Order: sequence, then structure tokens, then C-alpha cells
Amino acid sequence: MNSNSSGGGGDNFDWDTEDELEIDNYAIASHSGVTIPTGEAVLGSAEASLSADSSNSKVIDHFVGMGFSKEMVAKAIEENGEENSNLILETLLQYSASSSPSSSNSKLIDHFVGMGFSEQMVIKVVQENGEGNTDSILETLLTYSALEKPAPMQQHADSGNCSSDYEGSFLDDFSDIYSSSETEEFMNPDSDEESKLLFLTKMGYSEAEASIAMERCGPDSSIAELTDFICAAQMAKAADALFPLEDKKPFCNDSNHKKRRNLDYDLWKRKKQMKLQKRLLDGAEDALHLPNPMIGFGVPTDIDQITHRTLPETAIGPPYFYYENVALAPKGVWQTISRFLYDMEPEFVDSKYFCAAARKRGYVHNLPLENRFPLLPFPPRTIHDAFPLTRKWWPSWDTRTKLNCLQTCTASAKLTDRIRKALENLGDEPPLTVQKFVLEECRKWNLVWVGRNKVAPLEPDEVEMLLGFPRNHTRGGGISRTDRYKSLGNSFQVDTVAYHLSVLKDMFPGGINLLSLFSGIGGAEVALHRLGIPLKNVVSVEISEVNRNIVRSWWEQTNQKGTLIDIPDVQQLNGDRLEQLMNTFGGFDLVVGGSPCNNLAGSNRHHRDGLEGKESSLFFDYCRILELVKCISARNQ
DNA sequence: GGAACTATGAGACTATAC
DNA sequence: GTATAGTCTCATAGTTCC
Repeated sequence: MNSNSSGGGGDNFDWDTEDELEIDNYAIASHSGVTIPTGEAVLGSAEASLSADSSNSKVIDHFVGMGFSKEMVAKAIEENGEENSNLILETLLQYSASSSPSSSNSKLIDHFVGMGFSEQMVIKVVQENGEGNTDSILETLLTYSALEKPAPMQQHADSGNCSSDYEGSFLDDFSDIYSSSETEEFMNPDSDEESKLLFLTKMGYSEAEASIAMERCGPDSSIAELTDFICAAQMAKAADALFPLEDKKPFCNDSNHKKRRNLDYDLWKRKKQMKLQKRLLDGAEDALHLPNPMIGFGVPTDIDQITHRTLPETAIGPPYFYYENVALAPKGVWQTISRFLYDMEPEFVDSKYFCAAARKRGYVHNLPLENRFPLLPFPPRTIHDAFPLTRKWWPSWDTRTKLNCLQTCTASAKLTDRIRKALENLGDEPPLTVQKFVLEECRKWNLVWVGRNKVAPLEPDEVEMLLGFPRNHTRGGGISRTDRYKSLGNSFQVDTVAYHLSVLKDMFPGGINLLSLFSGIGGAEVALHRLGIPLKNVVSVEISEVNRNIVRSWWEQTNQKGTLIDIPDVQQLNGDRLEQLMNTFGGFDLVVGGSPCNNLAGSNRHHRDGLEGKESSLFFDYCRILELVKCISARNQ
């Protein structure tokens, strides 16, 4: 279901999207002291010189990822060479320690103090980061602002501002970690107003900030709520300070402004999320165990189904939401996903209970659990049922009845040839070592027996059938065979998802308005259609043109009566666009999405970076958009 | 130049034995 | 409870082919 297929239809998509370029601009603009209008990627001289030497760019990226400035890293590499990373790190740490504020950086300090950060904090951060990289300084300042304050225990009740609510919800995610005993007594909303003002000023906020926060949040607000408010205001102020030439339009009516603010926040929250994940990893706290059997709240063949649960209040719709990703993600990932999605318990389900192939996935949703029903007819549940012709050639020592997870790649012809040769002239019972080799490869590549001693990977249409898509769903229209495998490998298993979504049928007899993020080849759309739930209006967001064409083609072939709008990039979906769409449709009933798993999947040997990964970090866009939809829905009610 | 092909483990979980 | 082996994984990068 992810949309990141690198080869998708000539979609060697550059993930340095507009937003990321904007971040780059942000950094450069602040570094050079020159305001650069958004939308243009401009390289500063330091960056240009660094990028010129591509050989050490990986090393540079590595250390920049740790938070050191590019200039500093480049200098350290120049001194030590790029071979000895330990030496480089040591030098970088020395640089960080030795850099101290001087007259030369007084302007810089003033700059950040002007944004509302305390002078003491700015000096400390400049010492830590060096004065060369202002975006790093800003990030750290934002982090410190949150770390040194108790985080909010709950969202603003009456902020009346979507973005504020949205940010508040993310701040909530760290409330249990960053609270300190020193502030405990002030967390009580009953503390008197004067004490709270005093405490806020002691924390480094100005009297004006504290007073405004008190005025806006009310005298009964907790310190957490007040600091939350001030923090949000500071971030907005920071964005304003860095983009002074932009029109100062009201926040809610300025999409660029909102976007930037989201970006500022995005940087901050990602950093937070990394820290949180590290803590979870180190402490192994709240370990999330995958269930065995992996049947979630129940599958059609299971008698003991769970039909009731209590949802956290913040998770209750509208809209209903349904999020999916790989179950076997790196440690800590599902804790983070759950935390960002209202602390909801994921439902881990293996699609082998629905079809002949395994597909272990986690789903977080706020759908009811009672009265689920499966798609009929039931798909074949075993390999032999799915592919009867293989039965004739299937050796007795291959005991598989289910296929493993259908991946995006298939076995090579060379491998199947090696297997054929290994089995030749060995009769029906080859030596155990040969059996073991063949079975290992068959399991790894989902090979099936198509002749004597002959195994073969599945054809794309066979994968379509296993995943519950109509035959030829991904065929033709300009898609290559390789891309068919890739798109299918990234998609939902339709029967599994349909089972979960089936509860919507009685609730929306007249049809449903769907926001489908990371649509892929339209697994959710196909599932709803097969359930007989009319699709009134569908906004499908999918990066791959090939996949968008597949969904569009399916839409037309199935004579849908509703409206399909496709949008290429989730990061283009800002508050204004959403509001416009929702005003047109009357809101979304369901927000579905399976964000990219590239950096989570075990198959990825190169960049299994977790939720901070280049593609998988788009999970946070799912959260962002869901939160915006909730806000707009609430406001329109 | 694009599509097809090929080689490439690590990390996390599970089952089993002790 | 601990150690070990076995198993599985929505992939990526480089090369070859057409």
C-alpha cells in the first residue's frame, strides 16, 4: 500500500520534495541571513562545495544526521580523512565543546532571543551546535523548549484553532517522558495564577508571554497547557522571523504559512520521535508483542472474536480512520505508531487466515468491531486450492500449504535453473541436503512447482488473485512486469482489509466519502467496492503515476458513480486544500492509509532506518492529515 | 534509456533443547 | 530462564539486456 515504488512507472521519484527543499531553504536562509522565497532550491556556498565532492557525501550525511553542522563535519574530515569515523567523531565533539559564544555570534544570539528564546538557552545551544548551522540551533532550541518544560497532559480544550490542537496532540506524545518532579506541583490546574506566572518566568519565558498565555488559555489552565501554548507561539514566531518578506496573513488562511509552520514542527517532532524511540529501545519499556496466532481482534474462522473495546476519547471519529503497516517492523516502531495514533492498540493480522499467502500487518483503526463479515466467495486458503495444477508436481517433502509474504521482487531464472539441476536424476526423494536447499529457496522466493523438478515464481496475475484484486488489475496501460510486482507487493490484501471495513456497510448505506492516503493500487477502494459500499467521493493520494493510472482505470471500468480526485503527493495536502475538499464533499467518512514501509521492512538490507527513514517518515504525514481532517470535521459540525 | 535480472544479510521473532 | 538454531521479511543497488 505504500507509494514509494522507486521504479514505479518511471517513478524514480526524487523524494527531496517541495517540502524538503523548503526545509533546505529554511536552513540556508537562516544561515546566510538572507531571506529566500519558498519554492526554490538554492545552495549556499558551503553546501555547494560540500556537494561537489560526492565521494565523502555519505560520511558527511552520517555526521550531519547526528546533529553536527556540515561545515564542521567537512572541516573534521579534512583534518582526519574520511576513513576513520571514530577520529572524525572525536574531533567533532571537541569542536562542539570548544566553540563558545563570542562577539562574532552576538548577532546570532540576538536573532534567536528575538524569536522568544531565553538568552541563556540560546548561548548554550550555540555552544553545542556551533554558530555555523542555524537550522540545527533552531531545532535544538525547540527541543529544549519542550524538554525543559512539562509537556501538556491534554489538548487545549477551547483553543478554537486547528493547528494548535494538532500540535498539542503531538506534544501529548511526550508528556510522560518529559515531566519533571520539580514542576509537578505546578501541573495542577488549581495552582494560583500568580504562582503560575512566576513559574513560567522562572522557566525563561517573558512576563508578556506568560501573561498572554494565561489570558488565552484561562486562569484554570495547567502549566502544561500554558507552556504548550507558548511553545506553539514561539514556533510560529520563529517561522515568521525567518520568512519576513511573506505576507503576514492570518494563520488559518495562509497555506504557505501553515505549511512552513508544519515543517518547523515536523523537524521538531521527528527529532522528538527519534529520542522517544531510542528511550523505548534502551529501556525496552512497554514492549509490544506480536500475537500468536496473529489474528487481531478475530478472523472469520475464529470463534472467540473480540467485538467490543473502549476507544480513547481522542480517537473517536469522525472520521473513521484505518492505518496499516508491516507488523515486523524494527523494535519500538509500533509503540511510536500507536502513540501517535491516540495510544490505540494495533490489530496485528496475518492474511494467511484470509488467503493462501502470509502477510503480517499491523492495523490501527477506530472502527467498530462487531458485525464484521468477510468477502464472499472465500478466496482459496491453500496453495493447492489456489493453484490446482501445481498439485501434480508437488513433491511430498515440500510440506508448504501457504505461501510466505508476497514481496516486490521475484526469483531469478538462474535460481530456478539451479534448483532444476540440483534435483535432476535424484528421483522422488533427493538427499536431505538438497531438499533443504530447495525448500529454503522455495520459501524465500515463494516458488511453486510447475513441472518435474521445475519450480517457478508466481505470475503477476496470480499475485493479484492472492491479494484479492480483480484479474489484470495491474496489467497493461503502460505498466511493466517489474512494476506490477512492485505495486502488488506494496498493496493491501483486500480480503483482510475488507473484513475490517465491513462494519461500515450498514453505517453508510448511501455511500462513503473516502480519503485514501498512499493509495497504491487502490486496495481500500477495491475492498469497499467489493463490500458493496458505494464510493461517493474518493480523494486518492498516490505518488506513483503508474499506480494512479491503475486506480483511475479500475474506477472507470467498474462504472463508479462517484467522483475520484487524485493527488500525487501527501505533502501537497495542506489544511486549505483539505478544507476546500471537505467543504465540497461534506467531509470525509473514512481516512485510510498504509504509509511506506521501505525503512521498516526486514527485506530492506540497506536502509532499514525505522520511522526516521526517508520514506517511512511519511507516517507523520498520515498523522498530520488525519488530525487536520478531525479538526475541520469538528469545526464544521 | 528503460526493463529485466541478479546478488546482497541483518534483525527480530519463534521453536526447541537444556 | 537461557542459549541456540531456524525462519521470515510490503527491498535496494548494481549489472545486463534489448
